[in-house]
This record gives sequence, structure tokens and C-alpha cells, in this order.
Amino acid sequence: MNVCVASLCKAKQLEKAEIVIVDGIRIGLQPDVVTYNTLIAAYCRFVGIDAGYSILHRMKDAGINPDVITYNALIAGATRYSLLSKCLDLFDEMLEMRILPDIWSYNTLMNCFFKFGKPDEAYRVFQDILLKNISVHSATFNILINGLCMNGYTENALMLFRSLKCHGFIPQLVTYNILIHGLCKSGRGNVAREFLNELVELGHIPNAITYTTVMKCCFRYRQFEEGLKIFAEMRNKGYTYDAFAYCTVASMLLKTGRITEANEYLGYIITSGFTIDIVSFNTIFNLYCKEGQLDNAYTLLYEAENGGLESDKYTHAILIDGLCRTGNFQEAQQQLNRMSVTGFDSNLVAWNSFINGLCKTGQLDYATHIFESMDTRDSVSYSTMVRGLCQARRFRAASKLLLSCIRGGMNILKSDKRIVIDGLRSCGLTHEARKVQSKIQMAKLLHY
DNA sequence: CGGATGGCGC
Repeated sequence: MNVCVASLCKAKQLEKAEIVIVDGIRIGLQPDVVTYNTLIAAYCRFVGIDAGYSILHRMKDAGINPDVITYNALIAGATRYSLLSKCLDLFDEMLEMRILPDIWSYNTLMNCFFKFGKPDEAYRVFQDILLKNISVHSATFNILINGLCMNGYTENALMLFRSLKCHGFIPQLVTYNILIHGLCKSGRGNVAREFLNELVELGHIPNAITYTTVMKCCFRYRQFEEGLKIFAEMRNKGYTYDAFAYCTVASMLLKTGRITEANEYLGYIITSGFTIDIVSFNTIFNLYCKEGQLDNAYTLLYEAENGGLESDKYTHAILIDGLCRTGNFQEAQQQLNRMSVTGFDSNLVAWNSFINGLCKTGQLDYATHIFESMDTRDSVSYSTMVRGLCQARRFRAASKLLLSCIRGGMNILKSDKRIVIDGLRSCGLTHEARKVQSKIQMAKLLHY
């Protein structure tokens, strides 16, 4: 029965799995801890953490005690849904129940801390593993390397990787995938390339994840044709069994103005029978919004939501950008305000999109007002405003903003700084231009 | 029976 339940759960057929269990009970087979653990993992993955909990209760009611695997599945579920405190509670609960955590409990907890941007605490978990003399799993190192990369410690991740190799650790394909991704994200595409060669030399065969990662890396460095070549190779090898890579390609095409081609690839997503999840939906939705087909976009959104797809912060940001592009600033503003009441606040990208739209249409005072009322701002917010002010030839205001951005420890693009300085000069404000330049230099010295 | 890697927005 357990084998059957497991394979149904893997295939997301939870109702069928439940039927098998009921049938089993009818012929005298009682579900055991393995059956429940399988169910808990599947419910956490496909339905939600509460669904996982309800199985836990069912299990306890049936007189079966949870074990370490039960808790690991729940902790992983809590991590998936970004519930840090729930992870910690579960870990404590496990200890209280005198269930000894295994390496995977620690791995999962460590991964959870990394995911929440708490690398120090994650590292403490790792030290705990060593202290308690629990033998590590290769995944422990993979999680460490990934966590370090994702939290801006790419250099440390590289050092760890190299020292592990010296100690006889044989990197797996996942290890390379993680490293390549991390290196690319931190702007070290050249090192990523080296690792791509290395993994092949070591006899690994790149998988769909490797291809998608490398392809995105190419796009990041504006090597579009190179990336498309990788995609073609990936398709030839039959590695496009999901929409992941198609989304990357389509959004690159859209961003570079190759609308017709983007349309083509999105067509594949729709006709290939892939499950349209929120990410692929957003990619398609973005096409309609960028083309200014807001009516079609709304229809699509309506249909998707009726079909049970839940929009996320990406959906909202795309919509707001679309509304701005079509000049519907009032509706964009309303949507933004609605967003903050429905829990999508801190959607900085959407707000940035809005001020960008306002700046592009010369509504600088309105943009400034919004910018000042935002509770958080990032370097994009500043860049957008700075560029907008320069375009309106309000160079003094732009330089003031630029300096306050730098004082806040945020860095904006060199080209944006250039625009301000050149602008000041073009107005004959040579003295101010020089002042800004020296302040930028000073900030550089102080920060690095 | 669980647990690590890839896709979308300014």
C-alpha cells in the first residue's frame, strides 16, 4: 500500500492516494507512520502547511506517533511557505517529544535560515552539526554553498568549494548548478563558465537546470544569440519538459523588443501541455501588458483566477507597469493602494514601476511625492527619480537626490551619476558638478 | 516515507 500511496503522491494525485488508503483499511491494512509521512510531505508540497498539519492530527488520532521524518517533512513544508517561526517551533517540538533530529533536520533548518537572509544563524546550525558529531551529508555542503551565494558571500562559497575539493569532496552536478547560479548572480560569469567546463570534464552530464542557469547567465551578459543556442541544444536533447526555460527565453525576447518571437515561445508554453503555473502565467501576462493590450490582460487574469491560479507580487507589478504604459495612472495608484491592504505591501518593484511611469510622462512632482511617501526605497527607486529629474533638466534636485542615495550607502549605476554631472555642467553649474564628483569619490573611499 | 539546484516584475 505504501508504495502505491507514494507513487500517487508523487504524481500529485492526493485524492487517489486517499482512496487507496481507505481501500487498504477495508481489507485490514492500517496506514502506518510511513503512509502518514508520505501524505504529510505531499500535502505540504501541493496544498499547504495547514493541510500537512491536519494529516499530523489524523495520524495522532489514529494512535501513530510522529517520527523524525514526519517532522522533517513539516519543517521543509514550513520553509517552502516561508514560515520561519513555524520551522523553529517544529524543531523545538521535535526535541520536546524526544525525537532525535537527524542530519536532514539540521540541513532543512540551515536552509531555512539562509532563505530568510540569516546566514549567521545558518552557520551556527552548521557548527552545531559538527559539534554534535553528526555525520554530514553531501547536501549539507550544497546547502551551505547555495546559502552563502544567495546571501552575498559568493567568495566564501568559492573558498568552501575549493577547500572541500582538497579534502576529497567530489562535487555533484547539483553542486555545480548551485555554484554556476551563484557566480552568475554576483556578476562573475567568467568563473561560472570555468565551472561549466569543469563539470563536463568530471564526467557530469548537464541537466535541464544547468542549461537554464547557463542560458540565463548568457542573457544577463547580453549574449543573446549564445543563450538562444543553448536553448536550442537543450530542446534537441529533450530537456524542455517544463516551462522554466521557455519563460526565460520569452521574457528576454520581450525585454529586447523581439515581440513576435516572444509570442512564438509563449505559444509553445500554452500548446505544449505544460501546467500553467503562476510564473508562466506572469510571463504571458507580461506580454499582453507590454503590448498595451490591457483588456486582454484583464480577461486573462480573470480567467486564471477563476481557474484557481493565485496572482502574486509579480502579477501586480506587471499590471501596474502595464497601466502606467497605457497612461492609466489613476488605476495604477488604486491598484497599488489595494495591494497594500491585501498584503502585497513591500512590493517595491511595483512602486518603482509607478514612479518610473510618472517620470516618463513628465509628472515629476507627482513622482517626487510618491517617492517621498514610500516606506522603503532601493537603488532602483533612486535611479528612476534621478533619471527622471535629469530628463526634466532639474539637475540640482537630481544631484541632491543622488547624494542622499550615496549617503544612505546605496549605489546607483555609474551611467546615472554621469547624467547628473554632465547635466550640471551643461547648465553651467561646473562648481556643483565638481562638488558632486568629489562627494562620489569620497563615498567610494569610505565604503570600500 | 523526507531533505539541496533552474523560470516571471522596475
